[in-house]
Amino acid sequence: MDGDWFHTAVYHVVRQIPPQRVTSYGHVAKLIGKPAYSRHVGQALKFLSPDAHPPVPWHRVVSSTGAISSRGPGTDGATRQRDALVAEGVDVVTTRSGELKIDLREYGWFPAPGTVDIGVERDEEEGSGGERDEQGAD
DNA sequence: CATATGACCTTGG
DNA sequence: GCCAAGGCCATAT
Repeated sequence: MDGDWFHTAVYHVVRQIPPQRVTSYGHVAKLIGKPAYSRHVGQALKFLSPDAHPPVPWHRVVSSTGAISSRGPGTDGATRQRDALVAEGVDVVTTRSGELKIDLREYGWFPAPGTVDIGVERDEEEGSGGERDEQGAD
């Protein structure tokens, strides 16, 4: 099943997200070579449990705008994510719309595809190596 | 088989 | 900055 490696790739990438940094579903999808699978990245994260070993910092994944999806009122998912991010030292702000948002300008982690290990064999193998930090975009 | 939905993204007004 | 529309792929009904 291809879906299997998809989950593996998502977990592997999410685990590589450094502390005090956040990325977006779409970027994770891009990193694994499936830019159109942004929605499925969320599905994969929903699939795993808080007791997963090794643990996956799913809370470091937000939407491209840096906002945390509501996932419906009354759900503690968003609140839990905010709490986890704040515990990491990330500054989460609340917009007038009542949405939790993060300053991607500071905490955004968006490395170029191919510069991170997705933990699976891709059709095209890169020369491996070539790690460079992303742009500061200051 | 057709429709609706989802931890979404991008573009345009 | 926010709201609306179109696109994307898989799963559920």
